[in-house]
This record gives sequence, structure tokens and C-alpha cells, in this order.
Amino acid sequence: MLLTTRGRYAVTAMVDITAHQDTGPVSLNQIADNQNISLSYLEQLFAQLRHAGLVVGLRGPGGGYKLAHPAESITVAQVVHAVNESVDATQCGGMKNCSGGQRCLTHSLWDKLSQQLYEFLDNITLGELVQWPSVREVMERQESILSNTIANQRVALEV
Amino acid sequence: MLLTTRGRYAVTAMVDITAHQDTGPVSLNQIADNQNISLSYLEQLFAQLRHAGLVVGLRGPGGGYKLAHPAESITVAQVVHAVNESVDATQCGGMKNCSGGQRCLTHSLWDKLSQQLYEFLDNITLGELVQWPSVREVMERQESILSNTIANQRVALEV
DNA sequence: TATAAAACAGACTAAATTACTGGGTATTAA
DNA sequence: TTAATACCCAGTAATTTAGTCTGTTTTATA
Repeated sequence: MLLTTRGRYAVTAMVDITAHQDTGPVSLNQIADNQNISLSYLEQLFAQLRHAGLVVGLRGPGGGYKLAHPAESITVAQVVHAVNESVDATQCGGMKNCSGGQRCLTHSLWDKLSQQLYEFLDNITLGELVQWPSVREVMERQESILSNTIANQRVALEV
Repeated sequence: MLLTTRGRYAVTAMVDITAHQDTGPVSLNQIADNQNISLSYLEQLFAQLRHAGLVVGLRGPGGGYKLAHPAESITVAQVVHAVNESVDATQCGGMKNCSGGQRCLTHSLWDKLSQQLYEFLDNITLGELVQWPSVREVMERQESILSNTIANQRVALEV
């Protein structure tokens, strides 16, 4: 309940936008294709990302989403937080009754863990993430698949 | 899917045992009372902890569980791992297909996160945990509730 | 030796959450 | 005018988690 597909999809989609926004807004259709995520599901996630002020939607043909702020100022923690209520590992979400109205025996452990996790994720921005060699590598692979698909479509049309 | 009630219950129960094992094995009934956890559910968790070689069960009256190794050599990561398949944050569990047979765009991020998490939890032993002031505080509260309950039962018997 | 306290076992159920689908409306570039 | 896109909401399917129930085995002790 700490980190699920939901948060992963959101971050992956945001990285996709970050990497491609220099050629205009990125449509959810593109992301759905690139990352193998259901379009409708993406729409739900982006409703939350938009409400959190992380992206701006542009309607109409050629529309899509772009980042609301520079990629260097959006952290992974913000993205996860926007779609996932929290990155909290405690049972009680900070204040409530872990155990009979009081903090449970290990409350402070989970609290400290949550803090560690948050610090880690809040210390990585989308701008940094797209520079990671391991991320760039996957991006390039996806782009080559994309161009192959387009090439195949051309061939199909020509034949 | 990273850390749920399951793992929290297990660690809490193990801390309870660590704190009270000097007076002999600790029964699941005691833990269920102290920590407000269902007995049957605890039994399931302890089957896993036992299979992982972290605890030893002693049957019969006066029986219960005790740690299989010194509290200083059992880490929180081991406990969580025993009841929760893993502390893995990646979608694919390390090797599989995040995205169409290949690693997804953010695989390395989740991989790194999992590593951080594991290191944190593997660096805290049960022995250390029971020394944390915040943990001792909760333990003392629980013990005073317990002795009150016993005192009340005595009064009830005397009347 | 009978009893009761405990571990040990496994199948089943309930509740919650996650992931996903479908059917729409609104906006806007071309 | 059309088509591509965002935007919205209600519902469902799948999965996982949490918990219950019904036993059996073992063993200390009265």
C-alpha cells in the first residue's frame, strides 16, 4: 500500500512526457502505446496529476499534456504523492490508532522508514531521471521500436 | 505491495517476543492481546517465521515462541521478507517484463528504491529496536495496561 | 491418566484495493 | 464540419489482504 502500479505508471508516463515535450505536447495515446498502459487508466491518473498542478492539458488535435513546471523542479515524490494518497508506511497514516487508540509498538520504525523513502524520492527530479543512462537506454529502445513500426506501416502502404 | 499490515504485524510481534523472552517463551495469545492482532492470523504469520528459521515453537502449556537466534542477529528486513514475499518495488520483481518483455522506463528507479529500503531495514536488528526510547515507551504503556487488567481480575475474584 | 494450554495446519470467507472498461461530453486545430 | 484530443464519471473484474473456522497434535501439570 506504499507503492503500487499506480505510482509507477504515473512516474513512467511523466518521464515519457519529460523526454518528448520538446516536440510539443504529448498525447496519452502516445504514452499508452509507448508504455503499454491502458488509455482510460492513464486518463484517470492524469486527472490527478492535473489537479496537483504538475501537468497542463491541451485539447484538440495536436494536443496532449505538458509539464506545468520545469522538469528540474518536479520530483518523483510529488508525482507519486499526486496519484497515491501518500508514501506513508505507518498503519495509521501518522496520527490514528495503530493499536487501541495509541501508537503501536513499531510505529516509530515505520515512521522513520516513510521519512527515508520520501527523502529518496523527493531528491530525484524528472529532469535528472531522464539523464540516467539506464533510463536513456530504455528510451532509445522504445524509439527504435516506434520508428520500426512507422517504417513497417509505410511499407504496408507502399505494397 | 511493498509493505502492508502483514509485515508490520510480524515485526511488531517479533519485537514483543524480543522484549519478553527473558521470562520464557511467549505465546501467541499474549501477543494477540498485547498488540490487538487476531490469533489465527498470527498463527499464519508465525508458520512463515518458523519456516524461515527465525523463531522456534514450543508446544504444550507454558509453551510459545522464542527467537531462534540472538535478537542482535535478526534484522527487520529478515522478518519482513519472511512473511512478505519481498521488499521489491519493481513491477516485475527484478527480471520479468515490466513493459512488453523488456525493462520499463523507470525500472532502474524502482530497483534503486528497493535497494535503499532493504538496506534501511536490514540495518536494524530486533535487539536494537527494543532499545529505541519510542519503542520502550509504548512497551511500558502496554505493560501497565496489562498489570491493571490483572489487578482488576484479582479484585473481581476477591469480591 | 485426564485435562487444558499451547503450537500447528489448511480450507474457506470477507473486505478492501487496484486495475481496468465503457460510454459519454467539451474543446479545438485543420 | 470533422477528427483528435482532453475530460468526466460510473461501473466491474481481478487481485490481494485480512481474518475466520474447524480441526489435530504435543506436552506440562494436576
